[in-house]
Amino acid sequence: MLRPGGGPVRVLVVDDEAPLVELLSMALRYEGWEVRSAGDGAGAVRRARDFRPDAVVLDMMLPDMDGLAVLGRLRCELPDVPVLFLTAKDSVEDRIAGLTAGGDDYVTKPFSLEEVVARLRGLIRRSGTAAAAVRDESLLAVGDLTLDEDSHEVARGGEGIHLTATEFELLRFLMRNPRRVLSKAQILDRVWSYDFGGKANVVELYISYLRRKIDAGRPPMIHTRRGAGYLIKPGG
Amino acid sequence: MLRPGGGPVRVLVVDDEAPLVELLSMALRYEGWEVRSAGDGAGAVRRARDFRPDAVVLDMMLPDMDGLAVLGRLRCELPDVPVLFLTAKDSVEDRIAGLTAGGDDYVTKPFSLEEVVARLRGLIRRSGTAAAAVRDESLLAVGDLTLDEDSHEVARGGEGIHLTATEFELLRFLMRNPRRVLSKAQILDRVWSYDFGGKANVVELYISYLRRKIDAGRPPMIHTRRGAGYLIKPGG
DNA sequence: CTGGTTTCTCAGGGGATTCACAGGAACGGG
DNA sequence: CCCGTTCCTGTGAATCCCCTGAGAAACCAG
Repeated sequence: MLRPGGGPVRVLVVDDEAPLVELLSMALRYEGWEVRSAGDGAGAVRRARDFRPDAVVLDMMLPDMDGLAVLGRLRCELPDVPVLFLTAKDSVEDRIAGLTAGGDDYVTKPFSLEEVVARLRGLIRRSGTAAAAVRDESLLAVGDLTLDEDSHEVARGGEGIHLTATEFELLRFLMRNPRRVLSKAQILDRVWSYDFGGKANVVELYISYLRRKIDAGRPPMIHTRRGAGYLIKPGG
Repeated sequence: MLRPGGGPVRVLVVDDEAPLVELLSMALRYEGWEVRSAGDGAGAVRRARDFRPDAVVLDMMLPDMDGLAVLGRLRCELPDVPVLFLTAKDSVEDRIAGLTAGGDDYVTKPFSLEEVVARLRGLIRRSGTAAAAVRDESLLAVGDLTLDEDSHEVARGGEGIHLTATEFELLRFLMRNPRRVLSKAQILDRVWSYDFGGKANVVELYISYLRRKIDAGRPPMIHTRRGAGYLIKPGG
């Protein structure tokens, strides 16, 4: 996960909602990346100049400038840096249209951290700038279980398995953290949107779904640590 | 995708509408090419002199000079460089028609990125200058499905299939990204014109059309990933 | 101008997905 | 061994997403 130069991947987060910046920063630092943030367009451009990030997370709704204007200024400083846009659900069609085509990407608010991290990882992998740093293939593997982040294909022992969108996200999170206990709260924070208002036992439910599809008959890979959470690990 | 000399293909984008330059630059960089831009004719000539592009994307409507004048000056600097003209729909197509005879090409605004990239690729391939750099055949193949980007011919299992323009562009985009889930937003951005204001369910509609023509009876190659997007892949 | 083709909107329907609820099973401490 | 807690999972309802037919509008060729 290191850049060619040697240091960690650098990400600049630009959003005016402080709690959101906080949330994102923590999640990205958890990935081992170096994070700086800015609360408005002017600050973003300033930060970009000296921080030289490998990727930018940019809210399209900033107090001082239009999102496109910020983007323009950023491109002056960093012509090739990939940008992940954050946007309200209903504004997608108008303003983002076209932008993602260049290789940039976007997620709509409210998003799940898992999704932001996954997209950012994809952007960086494809951008070439710090590509060598994230040259994990798009294929995750734990034991005989594999998950392809590009094709969204999952297989155990060569046999394909169909997962729904939520099941897929949950499994991806587990497989990104093999042999590590993840609490239900962590999972909820990470896989479900940050404004999810439902009951916490959806996690139990979806773990149950996953087991039925992934562990069916075979030696189980998804384990419960009572009172702590769940973890995935191969074999014994 | 590298030039004979060694570096990436170099493209100069000339247009006075900043957002459009932005859009194009991103899309072309995403192709792995090196991009410089200019906002008027004078700038274009200056840039061409020291950047020495392998191809030029030139808006015919510039503030300071007539498109033809710019073309003339460009030819002084770069006698053999191929040019892709951008022109308004209603503008005189006769004048352009003569120009394209020389090996150049044009697209009308509003265009789709998929089309611009494809034409540019064709121009460069045919120009010889950086031809070796783009020697991907013009023939795409996924399983027994083939698509020729030059002749626009599509066939499955040897049997020819007639597609409309939009269907063709959509299929080309899918086939350029085989085994990869493409979201409806990504598809819209890339295949439809940048100013398309319609609903995202045209994508569903055209996927439906494509399936009818391509998957009819045979084992399906176009797959839906509910909640994620579509992908094309051969066989199983 | 006319008829055919192509693009796109709209709306209905069907099936997949998500989630709450609740009863039962498993666990662990005393 | 008993009991409270935690976890598992069947059921069912609401919702969402996707597919497709029908037809209007735009476009094109003759």
